[in-house]
Amino acid sequence: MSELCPVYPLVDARNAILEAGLTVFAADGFHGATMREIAQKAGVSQGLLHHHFGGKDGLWRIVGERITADFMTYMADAVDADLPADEGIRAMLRSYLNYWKEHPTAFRFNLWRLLDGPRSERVARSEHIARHGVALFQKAQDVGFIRQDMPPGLALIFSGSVIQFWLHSQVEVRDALATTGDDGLSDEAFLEHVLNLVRGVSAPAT
Amino acid sequence: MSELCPVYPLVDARNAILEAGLTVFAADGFHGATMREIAQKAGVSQGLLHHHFGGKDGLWRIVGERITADFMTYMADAVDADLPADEGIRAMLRSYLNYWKEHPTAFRFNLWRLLDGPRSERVARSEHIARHGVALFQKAQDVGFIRQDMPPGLALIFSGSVIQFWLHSQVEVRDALATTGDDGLSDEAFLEHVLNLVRGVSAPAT
DNA sequence: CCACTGACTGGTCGATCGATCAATATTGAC
DNA sequence: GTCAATATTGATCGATCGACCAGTCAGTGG
Repeated sequence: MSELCPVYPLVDARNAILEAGLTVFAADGFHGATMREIAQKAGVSQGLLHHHFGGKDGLWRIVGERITADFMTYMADAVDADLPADEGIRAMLRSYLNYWKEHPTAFRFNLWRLLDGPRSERVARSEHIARHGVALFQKAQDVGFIRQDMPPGLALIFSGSVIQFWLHSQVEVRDALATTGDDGLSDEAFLEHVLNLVRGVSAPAT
Repeated sequence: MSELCPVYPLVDARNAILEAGLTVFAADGFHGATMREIAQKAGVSQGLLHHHFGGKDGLWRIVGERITADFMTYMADAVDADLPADEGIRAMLRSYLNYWKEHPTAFRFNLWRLLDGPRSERVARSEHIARHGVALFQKAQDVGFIRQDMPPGLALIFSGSVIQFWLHSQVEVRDALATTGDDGLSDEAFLEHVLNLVRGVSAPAT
């Protein structure tokens, strides 16, 4: 039997299904994906998907909950609350960028979740992230690290949105930069620009 | 016959199909939409869709080209090239925000286009917009209206991405703002924040 | 008047979808 | 070792999808 069931010792078929589900869902979206392809990629029969997850909707939901939880854990571990505010913000934005950079499938799945999905489930990532993130920006504002002329929540949103755009539209970014002869930007250089943006330094020239 | 064909004098069935296609595609995406629903919403038979557009792929493509062209025309008309750089940028960002605000269906279709679609067609909106937009930001930078510490193309991308996020995630924005007691933001107030962002004023407090 | 073209309809085809279920294999408790 | 519970399969169901096509009708030029 060793060559028939070598990789997944029995109950790990569940994990194989979840991973295959993430892959296929991320590639084709909810309506574009098929249970047959997921089953084939996971190396199991199609019926097993229904046995474990109840159906396509359930599988989609569990896959989503899984990547959200993983992201939460990663961010909680990555950001040290005892850091000074400026270093804290830098660490948070860098972790945010790095995580999605290292998990492009999960990133794409989340893009799908914005539009597709069985019943547009309100993704609850706002709660945790918003609370801690805004608090961090608030502290940084208090100590004068970021600009004073906007609510800290707005500064957080601004940072997150440009990083998200950076992740899914590097082509357009490169196009826009190329028209003035500027070449590509490293992730680190980009992050510095984002930080400068919310810090508000660099007064206009004379 | 007047009550059988009152609205669309013959060839205008084509327009009815395109409008219904935009509506259904925007709501359900390419794979989620069905030719039957589009045909029903347009008030024509399903066969006519194939007759005019060759198939689902063709209809999706034409719908996309249509809204892109409309957006291009709108932006070209809205931005006066003779305006001083600061007013020009303000007018461009305001037009950008207003257009998508007034065309939520087209906006959602474009979100779908990021992910879905028959074969991920490279959307060519970069070309025109990037060229004129970057030039405008370059000019504004030369006269000292926007910050000097980043390429003008990057400033343009930053502005566009936060406006896009503002358009499709007002819920998350409100959540982030609410955690510090800040209430809702008007579009105008939001635009001012974006302008301040790329202007780089408001040095940190002591 | 006829011939021709294009718009348009209704019905239908094969393919494929998600779901289901009886049958079988495997596990774990005793 | 026994046996109930669970994991898994393979086959199949009805529904629905996009595509297709024969046929009708209106308009048009000769």
